[in-house]
Formats: sequence, structure tokens, C-alpha cells
Amino acid sequence: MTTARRSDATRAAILEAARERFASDGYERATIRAIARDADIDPSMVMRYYGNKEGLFAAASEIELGLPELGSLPAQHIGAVLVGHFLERWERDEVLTGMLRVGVTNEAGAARMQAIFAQQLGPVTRGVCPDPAEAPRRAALVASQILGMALTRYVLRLPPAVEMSTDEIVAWLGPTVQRYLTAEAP
Amino acid sequence: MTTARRSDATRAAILEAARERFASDGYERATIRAIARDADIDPSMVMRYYGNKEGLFAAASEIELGLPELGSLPAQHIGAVLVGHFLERWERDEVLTGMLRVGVTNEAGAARMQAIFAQQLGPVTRGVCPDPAEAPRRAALVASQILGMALTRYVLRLPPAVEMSTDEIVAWLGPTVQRYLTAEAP
DNA sequence: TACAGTTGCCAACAAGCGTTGACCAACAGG
DNA sequence: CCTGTTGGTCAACGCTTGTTGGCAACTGTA
Repeated sequence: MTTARRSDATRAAILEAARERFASDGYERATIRAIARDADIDPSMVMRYYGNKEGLFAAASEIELGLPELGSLPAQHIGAVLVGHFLERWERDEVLTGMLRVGVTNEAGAARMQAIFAQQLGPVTRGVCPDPAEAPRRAALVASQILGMALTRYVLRLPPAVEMSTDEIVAWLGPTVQRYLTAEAP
Repeated sequence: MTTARRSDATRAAILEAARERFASDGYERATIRAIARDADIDPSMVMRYYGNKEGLFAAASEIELGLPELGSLPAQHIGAVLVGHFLERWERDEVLTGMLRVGVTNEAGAARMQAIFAQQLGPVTRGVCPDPAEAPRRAALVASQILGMALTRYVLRLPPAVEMSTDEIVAWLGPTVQRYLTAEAP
């Protein structure tokens, strides 16, 4: 275990500012100088503590989806629970929106996104779909619908998608996700 | 009608190079200099013919989805036809992938995307969903699923999404889109 | 007190960006 | 022929970017 450093506060401030900037501006437009300004420190500190911009991004994009255990839930409600959980997670802060934004423009961001979904959504699906060998495919289908809603609602902001309530979205998307998870392959 | 100019070939070369660059690199990283290099002309020509970078983007992102008339189709196959059409359109060239990439990072790109879907997908849904007043919402739901699949398959390239055949995708997503279009509100 | 390590700021670097204006060659109409 | 328009090149501008190294201030140890 490493002992606390005096610069921990600075490191944390940088990381927080970086997350916000990456989230709202994407990788290219989130400049180190702007991040440093937000964190009220000198740009060179960012370099000292995170090496370079890519290192900063790697450090800033460690994300926990915090998915619930689905095994203990009534099987026919899994879809709705999952959709609701993602919506809640998405509206809590801008981290996931940022990840999406960066994943689209940046190769490293896309890789990070692949890893997050494979490691965190994959296991959840493995327990509930008919043929475990098909779990990755089911997970990808679920991801396509959930990321698609996130894209239209939080990034592109298509008006009808923005105006829907979370309950309505759950009611519409829940059965879709449910089917992707538990239905027999078509 | 405007008569042909000697510079039409140059204009077209710029536009084509711009579309490819915007598609593969996104708005920020697609530099005017790189576009000009691809088109084998001087960067200043881009400025002369398209004013500035935003003008070039606007000119390069006029997109025709070319959606079919759904009125004449068997009502229960609309979903599958729509999904298949989008997949085909998406794989034909990189224009839509580029639009997606730019729409995520750039305000003007997002606006353009809103317009395209409102003008081209909106009318299609209006004819087939139970309550015409709900058409925009239905269109947004359809867009969420179709754009979500495009995102995971063509931009993020999640392996399971890439490996699925177009037929499989149509079989999985078709019923979803069908339900978003024609089912009673949940 | 002296000294080494850490933390931070400052000024500068090279490179790349969008953009501009001067300048030349080819053409068109009189 | 001259003249004005069009198509195109070239060199430069002002600015921002990521990144670097030097230098001052602080902290903890001996």
C-alpha cells in the first residue's frame, strides 16, 4: 500500500476536471490546458502526474457500471430492471455520456468501451440466456439497444427521445431487452 | 439553372475527400489540409469554394437515406424491411458512419442528424403507427435501435456485433422495430 | 541548520491548425 | 489586341496545441 502524498488532492482535481471535459467535449476538444484551468493548476502538472494526454484519458476513464445481480430477480422482469438501471446510471452524471463521446472518436476510447461491456455486461447475460455460448451475442444486442437510446437521448438529443419519461422508456425498451436476453434464437 | 463551371471537378474532388475524412476521423481531426492533400489541391481552394470548415462540412453532409415507401408493403414485415434497408445503406459506403461520428462530437453535426431523421424517417412512421400524433416518438424509438446497432457494429466494433450476419441482425431487430412502429403504446 | 525530495509555476518550444491575400496562368468576350 | 474573370499556387499570418525544462517554494529528515 502506498502512503498518502501531499499532491493527492491535486491529482484528484485533475482527474475530476478531466472526466468532465472529456465527457462534454470529446477527446480532441478536451485540451489539457482547459482541464488544468478547471482544476486550477498548471498544465505542466498534468504531464507530471499522468505522463501525457493518453495517460490522463486512461486514468480518467475507469468506469464502474455497477450492474445488479440479476440471478435473484423474477426472470420476466430482467429487461425492465436492466433498462431502468442503465437510465439511472446514465442520468446520475456525465461519465457514461463522455465515454460514449470518446469511444466514437478515439480508438483507445472504443477499446475501453469494448472492455467495459464485455467485462461487466457479459457475465450478467451469461446467467440468464438459454444457451451460454450465445451470451456475448445477446449482450451485444442488449448493448445496441441501450447505447442507441443513450445516443439519441443524451448525445444527439433527438427531441422525442429527450421528452420521454424514464418510465416510458423502460416500458418500451424493457420487453426488447428481455427478448434479446431470454428468447430463443429467431 | 447554373451552367457548368470549369472548377466542378475540383469541387467534387474536395467534397469526396471531405466525406471520407469526416467519416473516418470525425470533425476535429479531419483537417482541411489533409482533405486538400487527398484531393490533390491547395488548402486555400477549400476556403474559396466552401467558405470555411463548417461550410465544407455542411456541403459534405447532405445525405439521402433513400427510404422505401412502406405503404405498399405487407404491414407485418415493415420492421424487417426497414432494418434491412438501413443495414444495406450503412454498408454501402462510410457516409452514415461519418455522420454518426460527427454528430457525436459536433453541435452542427448533431443538428444535421436530427434534421435527417425527422425529415426522412418521420414521414415513414406517420403512415404506419396507430396514432399519428405519436409518430415522432415511434420514430425516435426506431432510431434508437437502428443507430444503436450501427454504433456497436460500425463505430465501436464490439466483436459479437461485427460477427453477426445481416440476416441475423434483421431477424433479431426486425420484430423490435416492428413493435415500436405498430404496437399499442405500453 | 543543512539537505534532499516533492510540489508547483513560468516561459518557452516545435508543430499543426484555419484562414488570408498576393500573385501567376489560362481562358473569354469585345 | 487588350481586359476582366476564373482556377490555381505559394507563402505567410496569428493562434492553439501537447509537451519540456528551469526555477522557486515548501516539507520532512537528520
